[in-house]
Amino acid sequence: MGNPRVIYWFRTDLRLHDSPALKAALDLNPDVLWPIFTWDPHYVYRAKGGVNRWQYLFDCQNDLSESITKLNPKSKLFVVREAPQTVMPKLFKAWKVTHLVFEKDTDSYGRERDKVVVDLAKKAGVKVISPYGRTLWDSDDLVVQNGGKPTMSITQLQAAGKKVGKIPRPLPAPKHLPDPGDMPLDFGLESPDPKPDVNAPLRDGKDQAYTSLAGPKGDFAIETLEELGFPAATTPHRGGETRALKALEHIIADEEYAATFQKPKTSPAAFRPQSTTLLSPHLHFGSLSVRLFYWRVQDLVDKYKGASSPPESLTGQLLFRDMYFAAQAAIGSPFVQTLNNPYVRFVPWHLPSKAEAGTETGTNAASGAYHVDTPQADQWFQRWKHGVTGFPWIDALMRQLRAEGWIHHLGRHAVACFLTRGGCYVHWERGADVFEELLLDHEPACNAGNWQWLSCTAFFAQYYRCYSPVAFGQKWDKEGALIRHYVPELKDLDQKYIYEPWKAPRAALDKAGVKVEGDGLGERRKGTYPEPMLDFGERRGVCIAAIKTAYSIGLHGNDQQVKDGTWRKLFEDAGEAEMEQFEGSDHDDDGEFADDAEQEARKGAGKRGAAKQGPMDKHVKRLKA
DNA sequence: GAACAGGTTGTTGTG
DNA sequence: CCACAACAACCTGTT
Repeated sequence: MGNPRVIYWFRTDLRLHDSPALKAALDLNPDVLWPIFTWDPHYVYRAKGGVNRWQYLFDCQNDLSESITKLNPKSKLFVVREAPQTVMPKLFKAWKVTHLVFEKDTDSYGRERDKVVVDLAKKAGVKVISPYGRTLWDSDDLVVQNGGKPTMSITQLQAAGKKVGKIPRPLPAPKHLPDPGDMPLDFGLESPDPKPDVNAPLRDGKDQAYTSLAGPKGDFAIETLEELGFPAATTPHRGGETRALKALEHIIADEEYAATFQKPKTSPAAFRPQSTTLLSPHLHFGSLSVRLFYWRVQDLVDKYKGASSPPESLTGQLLFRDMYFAAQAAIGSPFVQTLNNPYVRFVPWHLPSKAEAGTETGTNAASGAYHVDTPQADQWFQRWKHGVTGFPWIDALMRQLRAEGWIHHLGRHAVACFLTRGGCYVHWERGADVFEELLLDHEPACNAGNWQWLSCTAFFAQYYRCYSPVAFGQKWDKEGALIRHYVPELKDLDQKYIYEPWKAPRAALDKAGVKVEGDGLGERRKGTYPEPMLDFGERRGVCIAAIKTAYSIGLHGNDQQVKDGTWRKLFEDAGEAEMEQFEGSDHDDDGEFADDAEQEARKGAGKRGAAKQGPMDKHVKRLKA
């Protein structure tokens, strides 16, 4: 019956350049090829995604669609508004499809979804082709070459990569595309259940994502923020392959920058322009191929005298990305959480995920639901999340993240360390939840892996190396330009106090027109900036001691004690005072949450007793009951 | 098995 | 300006 009739299913490979999957589709020499995108309720309702990232997705889709139309005026990106798991079999039949081609996915939801679709295709007699294209090497191949184990260090990744083989050279974009075939939709729309909708709080209008299969005009149009009920985006960063390629060429054109790049020497305080490439969102949406990026840099490095090398170099950054992908490929869905993850250390952080709060039921932390073990920790978390911690460096970064969807990698280090092991002792999964919502470049594997790294629960263990919310920023930005821009209430404060406004004398504050008062939550008075929410020096000591205890106990996410809650006894016996408190638990017998001073007294002369004697209660105030 | 080196990206103080 | 040690000390991999 003639030549192949191919659906090319675009997902997170929104590009025409260097797409092995698209090449595979065209190599079939198809009669017809439908470039489609399916609207997935998982991302609309179940996964957190901020407005900025949705805008970026639509940028990518619109740019891709225009590029397709340039190759073939009859074609474009056709958006089908139904879940792939239900709509694909209907399309196979109605469009008489012979082949389905897509780029192999990397995250665990995507892989599970694809397994379902592949099975449906098999049943319908549709051949599936899905080469990898999102990473330097196929993550599954890396795992095999790493002995079936997750790549937990850059040396392991490099060794495994060497065994897998040379990173493929980028492929050119196609010069022409076949016509799309007819697209009859002689079947009903299966609307998803919009509840639970984790993005509901972000919507200020009516959600109309799934009103009809081919969109409101029946033309398979790309969606808009309005149709999702979202307000306007706030980020200046915009997506699309055209922009991505231009940005890459701009970076390569500065040969010294690209060839001698050393990540630890780039400033987290730089903005407009930032000190790193800002290409990560393009990698996330696939509007830039990672191998195209790699080889453009590597070819330059090969001819450049005095180039930097991995892991600090530009290509080294891409190796870390592959390391996280391959770790996730080996561990599977528990990779993004503590529970059931054999490679993540168990630490009894505050605000644990609901699934982790002492039962063995529940397998993932993706819902974002968490147990408020102490109101104090939740207040710290809320203040961190909204950029009102009272530490200007932290607040500037968190506000930049919220408004723009991107902050420098070392800025992410600073805020992540502060939330977890370097201040608040709040669970890294809470921080990962916030990054998941706000980052344009959010990648489940990289996000989880980096949070594990920074919280010293996997990949990295030197927990005594702690970022100061004051000194680290000062090292890069003495004048506090980043703070002045993102925390405008402090913009006129003397450089001497810009990182520590609580130390400023009244005259300096008056001169700058700012008062240091309040906790920053709720309605904030104009011309005020909040008081610091904790004493960093004290908290640093408390956290290091608590993590030392957790290390010595040595539990991991898959240990029985972690699943059944008996870990608690081990930590009590070790005299751990910072651990989670639960209503009705032994540590909470009066029905109220114990404050730290009380816990300290209870703990008695534990092995860390002497070091922690002193003014904890002065710094960590009890909230009103 | 002990010793040691290395780990992209800490801070503070000294010389 | 830099280098280096102390801080209190983790892990993994190699010899």
